[in-house]
Amino acid sequence: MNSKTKSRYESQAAVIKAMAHPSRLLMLNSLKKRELCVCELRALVGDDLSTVSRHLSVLKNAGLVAARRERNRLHYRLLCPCVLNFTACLTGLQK
Amino acid sequence: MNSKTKSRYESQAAVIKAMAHPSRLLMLNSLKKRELCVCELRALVGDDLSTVSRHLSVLKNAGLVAARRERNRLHYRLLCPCVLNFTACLTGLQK
DNA sequence: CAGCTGTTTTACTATTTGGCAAAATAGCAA
DNA sequence: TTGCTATTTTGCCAAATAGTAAAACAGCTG
Repeated sequence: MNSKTKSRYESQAAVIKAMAHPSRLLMLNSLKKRELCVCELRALVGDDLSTVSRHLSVLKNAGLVAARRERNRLHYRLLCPCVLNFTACLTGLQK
Repeated sequence: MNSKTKSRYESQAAVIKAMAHPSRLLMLNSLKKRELCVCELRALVGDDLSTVSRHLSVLKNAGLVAARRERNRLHYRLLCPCVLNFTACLTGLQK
């Protein structure tokens, strides 16, 4: 395998890894309809605010979401809604 | 959020997590065409055999692959080819 | 400016993961 | 049975991840 192919798998894996957490999946799915501010996302997942913020930075780093400031609130939005298309497929293979 | 929804995200995240490694992604993609034995997969990823075996057990545990014995070789096959459908979408958002 | 709200960063601990090497196991063949 | 090939499991270590609390930071508003 050449190094180009290898690095393609590495970047794909990095994005998938960012999705591989229940809270982050929930956040991505919630952002499917409309953008949400951090405090709304926090209410949804029910974790500590710092934890939610860290999860969001993981998603942002992976290029999955982006933030927009409005007054003193940050609104996150989903950049690549297609990433959620395959979750329907996953439902079938759960143990 | 109810606990049923929560546990659905947990099992989805578990499968995604199993996919979230370059070597495992490579193996899944290689298994798209046809089943492969462990030694072939080892040659593809180039890691220690024990490491490859561990990766395969992660995939098996997630329900993504299954093994079939032929003589003294184990042939792995992809159970849910659809999980690879979305990787095309990922290619677009790499940094 | 000072104080308030909203969010991120830092510091720390506990847990999980990934890798290799060595030992164990499974099936086949002599 | 012994030996051989193929694969998995175990033990160990280093690195990455997830969580919380406390501190820091950013942008309003009075």
